[in-house]
Amino acid sequence: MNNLVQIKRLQRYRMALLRLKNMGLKKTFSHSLSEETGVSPVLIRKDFSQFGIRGKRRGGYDIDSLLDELKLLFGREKEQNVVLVGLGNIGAALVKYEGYRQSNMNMVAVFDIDPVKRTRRYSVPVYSLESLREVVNAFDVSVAILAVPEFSAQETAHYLVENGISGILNFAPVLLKLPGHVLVNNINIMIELERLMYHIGVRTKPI
Amino acid sequence: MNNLVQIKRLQRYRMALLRLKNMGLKKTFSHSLSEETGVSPVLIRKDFSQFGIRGKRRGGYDIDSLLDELKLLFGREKEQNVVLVGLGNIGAALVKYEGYRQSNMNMVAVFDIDPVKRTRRYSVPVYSLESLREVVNAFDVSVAILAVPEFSAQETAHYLVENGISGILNFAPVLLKLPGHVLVNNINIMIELERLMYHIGVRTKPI
DNA sequence: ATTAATATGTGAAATTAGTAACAAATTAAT
DNA sequence: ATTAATTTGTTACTAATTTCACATATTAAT
Repeated sequence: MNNLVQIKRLQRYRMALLRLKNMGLKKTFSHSLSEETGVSPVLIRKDFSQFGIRGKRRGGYDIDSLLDELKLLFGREKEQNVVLVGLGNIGAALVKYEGYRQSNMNMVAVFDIDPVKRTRRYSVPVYSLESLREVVNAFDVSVAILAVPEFSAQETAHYLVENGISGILNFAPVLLKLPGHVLVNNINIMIELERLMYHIGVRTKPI
Repeated sequence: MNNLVQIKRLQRYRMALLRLKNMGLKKTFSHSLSEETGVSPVLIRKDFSQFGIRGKRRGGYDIDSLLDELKLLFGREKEQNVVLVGLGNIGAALVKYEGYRQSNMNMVAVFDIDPVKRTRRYSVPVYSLESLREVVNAFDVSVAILAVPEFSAQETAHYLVENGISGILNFAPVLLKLPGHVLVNNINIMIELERLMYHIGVRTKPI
């Protein structure tokens, strides 16, 4: 029952709860969470219920215990190391991003084939892809962010997997063909923008 | 029946078809498209069928005509102008991105409240948010990319809408509360990374 | 020409996801 | 203490999505 959509929602609850906690709140209700997440109150209760998370019949849910329960689901206790591959526009943005710690993650290295880009200095070292295996072994990395151009995405992904990566967050607009044990999560910014345009366009289409 | 998930799939078909066309292919089959997109062949045929796109009972689908049909669905003929708000890490990546044209879009301006950032020079001008309305009117902009920090996202989004924006591609990890006519599409990179971690973790969890 | 092979197209069945309705518990009010 | 109000938790129902099964068209082979 570890459903995909359900996991997505639980993530959203978790984010919303962190916000609410930040605002100083101690408890919340399915309908307040609904406001924060856009998910219907019943579905929220059902999700919680199915994951064994229980509230009080009139007191709602205690934010801290909710977050604890969700941490059990999502939080590996050990900090997880990730690597970034590709120092293009997106790659450069992601290496400068500072919020990994907040999600209990740590970016340990960046890789790029371009020697010029490797001279750049960030808070994490930049290597040639030849050093990948070494880094993967040294830091026990299993997840990589792939931010290389479309034309080299498949090949690079394959190389990552050969060197011990088993999860890829892929920014290239291609379906990566990889062994079945590898998990891929795709982010395609242009496609999201296009769809937004489409829906706007449809709505405002001349009669 | 202009369903959301269906539109998402049609977009994926379109991308795959563009790739196949680029590779010099003239026709394709539901099962080949399935390989490229990860969608089952039946579902592909059904999607096409429901949108009035028809193939030949043994000859498969003609890539060019398929793309034409999809263009009718997705392609506004007029190039669509977009603006970008926020010149942080992601914003800087998006302003440097060169592929908008390819999707028949055009980034006409960037906005940031930080005067220092406004001194940077890109291929598009950087303005203070005060100029937003002017730009929106001059370039007939209805869609904005919102790449500001979480704490100012809601407020900024509201301001965008007040000044004529009706579609937002939101990178901030909050559910924007906006009037019903406004369309929002969210991209949350950390949440995608976390989910990848979660699924990897679940799979490799000690027994 | 006939037969075999291959792909599409589609109604029915199965699966999955989400909503509605309401009982049970808890708190607040009188 | 009793009653009323509120909120969770769950079962039954409804809706949406996907797959299955197979008829139908088209091409290729003999």
